[in-house]
Amino acid sequence: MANKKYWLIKSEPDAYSIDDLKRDKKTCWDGVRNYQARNFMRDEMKVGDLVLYYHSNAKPPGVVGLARVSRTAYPDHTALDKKSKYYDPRATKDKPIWMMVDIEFVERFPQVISLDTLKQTKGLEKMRVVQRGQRLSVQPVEAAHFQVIRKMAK
DNA sequence: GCCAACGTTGGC
DNA sequence: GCCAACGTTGGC
Repeated sequence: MANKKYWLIKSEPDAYSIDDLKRDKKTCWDGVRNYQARNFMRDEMKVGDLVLYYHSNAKPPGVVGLARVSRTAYPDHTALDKKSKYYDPRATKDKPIWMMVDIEFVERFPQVISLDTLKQTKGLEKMRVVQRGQRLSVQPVEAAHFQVIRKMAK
């Protein structure tokens, strides 16, 4: 597939871990409430794109596995659900504001590639996730960075 | 639990 | 449209 992109998505393992994804096989990536992250999902994520799964607020934080985009962006229904913690009163059916994609489980790495390891790895110095103050929960990953990490996973 | 970094909100 | 105040993220 031409122009395949690579991504990194963050999740707190207490909320939804790679093991949860493995169990469910696929999930809708709801609850993203950041415009930049939403735009990446809405405008650039394509079916088949590979996604590094990152555990934030974990011990240690790091990349724990691989997922794949299985459905392009569609409205995030949790924004319309008053009972959801992701409810956004500004969202309507016509203007849902927030979008989500579906992702499916690919693999769980045999060991976590910790943030600390990523920071120490040559070639990854420019990777977004190792930059200070980088909070985006959905971010693009350069192909070269992706390949380095994939090799490290073995 | 702390707090730096960052995004969003809202008064002006 | 500026920017201070506030809320959230996420490493430590």
